Amino acid sequence: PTSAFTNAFTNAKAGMEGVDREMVKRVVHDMSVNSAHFATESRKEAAVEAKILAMKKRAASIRPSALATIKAAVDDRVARMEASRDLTKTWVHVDMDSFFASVHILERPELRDVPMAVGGMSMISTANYAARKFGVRSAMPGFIAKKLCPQLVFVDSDFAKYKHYASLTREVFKEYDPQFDAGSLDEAYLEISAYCAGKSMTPADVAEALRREVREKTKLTCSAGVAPTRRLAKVCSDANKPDGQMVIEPTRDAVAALLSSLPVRKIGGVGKVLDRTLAAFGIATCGDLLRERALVVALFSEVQSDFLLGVAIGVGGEARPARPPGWAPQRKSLSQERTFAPTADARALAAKIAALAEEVAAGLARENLLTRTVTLKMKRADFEVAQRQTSLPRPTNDAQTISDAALRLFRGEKNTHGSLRLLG
DNA sequence: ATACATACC
DNA sequence: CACTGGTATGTAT
Repeated sequence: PTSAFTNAFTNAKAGMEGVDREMVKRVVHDMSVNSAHFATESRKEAAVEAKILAMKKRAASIRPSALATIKAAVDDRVARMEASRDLTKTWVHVDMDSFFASVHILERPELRDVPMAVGGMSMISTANYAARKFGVRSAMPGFIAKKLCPQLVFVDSDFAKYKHYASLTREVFKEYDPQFDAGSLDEAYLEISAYCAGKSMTPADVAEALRREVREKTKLTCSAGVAPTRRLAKVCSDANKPDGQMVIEPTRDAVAALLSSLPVRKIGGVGKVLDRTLAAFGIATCGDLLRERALVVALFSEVQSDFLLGVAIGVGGEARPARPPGWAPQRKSLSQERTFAPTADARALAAKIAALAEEVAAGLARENLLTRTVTLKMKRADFEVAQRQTSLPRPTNDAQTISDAALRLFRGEKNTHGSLRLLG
């Protein structure tokens, strides 16, 4: 049978309406099926299936009486969450439309109407809408994209450019919410209730104005979602892409109406694995999640069931993260990794490790940081990943110290690593 | 503290 | 021919 991961590139995505999903699925499968990558993905897939099977056994062993007890407790939890529901905040999630691709089009307008992707034969990061019509999309290997669309043009990424345009968008965001939260180069969360009140504008009008201003300042389009929580705002920004917006009215009923049929996979934080796990229990939508809340609590950890119950009723992510004055984002890790033609040459691999250590050390120095832990990441030629970590006696940003630590980890693996395709 | 998996863009 | 790179976080041990 076709492994489910080969469906990864056929999910509905903005600009992919009308794509022959079966054809795309077949091409992706045919291009991959004999690869080492496919074999490893299939093995991981099997591990997920095994985990799901174990969960199903556990679910089957739950006595109806136990489930009834859980149900009462869950309803109590849901009631408490419900009591904490806050509909007074107005969150906007702004998401630039195919950002990287659009930036290149800005400087080379002729690329607008030819299928184009940022990246290369190995991997593409974004595709323009002309390419999406062929089923080409983010995170698809370029050689598969090229099979789907032989006339596809590749453009090299240019992060300096993206950062420039991102800073222009942020100038705009700042006007609407000085404390806006930039998730990445191409998106941000803004809380605009104060702005709306101050200007006597509706959230929908503010979102329109913001998008117009972004377009004027950058010549790029974006989409926006407006909702009482960040989580829901993000769902909405995706709903009318490109160059569109969607508003959820800040009422319990409006939220419930949207959630009742919303696929759980649309929620940020629900990825492929959680989606499939839930699907195994007949849970496809947030409505299903609410209906099966007792089962969810019985099967998932406290952290996950808290998250999932919040998802089910649309509560969570309404408060601005508490940040003391002068707060600046603190990175928790800094890394460099590189893929290369697979090799088992220990000297060549050691040289790569030393070079990566140099880069990491330079990064630490640039940001005035020290590290106490060093992690070596190895991906074998067959795509199996292994990580080895060590703690240093004291914090450092010295390239030699980091390199030595990584090389010790590497030598400790000597008998097992064989041929590698990536080091980090 | 360590290893690995998952998720996001 | 060819399946990324960077960061955060959850889970298990």
